[in-house]
Amino acid sequence: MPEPTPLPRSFFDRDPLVVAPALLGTVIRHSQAGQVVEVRLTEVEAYLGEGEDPASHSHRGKRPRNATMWGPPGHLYVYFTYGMHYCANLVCRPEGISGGVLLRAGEVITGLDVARSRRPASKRDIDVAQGPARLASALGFGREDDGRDVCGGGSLLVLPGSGAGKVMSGPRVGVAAGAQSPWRYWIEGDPTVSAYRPAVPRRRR
DNA sequence: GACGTGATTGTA
DNA sequence: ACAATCACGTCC
Repeated sequence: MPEPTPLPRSFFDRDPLVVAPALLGTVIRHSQAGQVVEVRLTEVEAYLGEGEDPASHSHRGKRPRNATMWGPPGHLYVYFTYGMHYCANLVCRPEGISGGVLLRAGEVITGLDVARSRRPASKRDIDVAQGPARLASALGFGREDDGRDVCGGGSLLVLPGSGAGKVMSGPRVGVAAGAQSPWRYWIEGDPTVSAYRPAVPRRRR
């Protein structure tokens, strides 16, 4: 069968609230050192821009860490958190306007052996990319992947999926600010969707 | 439920 | 300078 055409930049040049649900069922393909891993997205979260979304990394303006969010659409924004995890977003909206979609979970459909070797703690196939840091690890993303183009026909692509089934939405995971906004989207009933965890209510001293 | 781990940011 | 926070995962 013919090789599918990757999602064009125009796909990402829209509001994250539109892009996020549209990404469900699409496939992230990353080839690294001749090894290909493909993840079919089952869960994402939309993050709006500067001054619009208190939960977004971009909310308080451009910094070295989050600068990619202001770049052109269709690029990968990777950040490091909790001293040990990487998480990946896809940048949305025109250059100069921040916003993106956090890749929260997916199903590894190609290269499961490679993905598992990157995630030795995983117990079952469904938890290899179940959670944003797990997904980033399974795809082999790190600091050096921040800013990479996913529409340039290179070793990192987003391919159209074969449908997402029923899409559900609800509050974002671990987010206190803006918790009322139902900007997490997932495929109903998919076993790779991560467990919902409310924001920790702010540790008391 | 506790805790790791370090960058980042707000406060002083 | 210092302290709190953090779009999380793992093990108890």
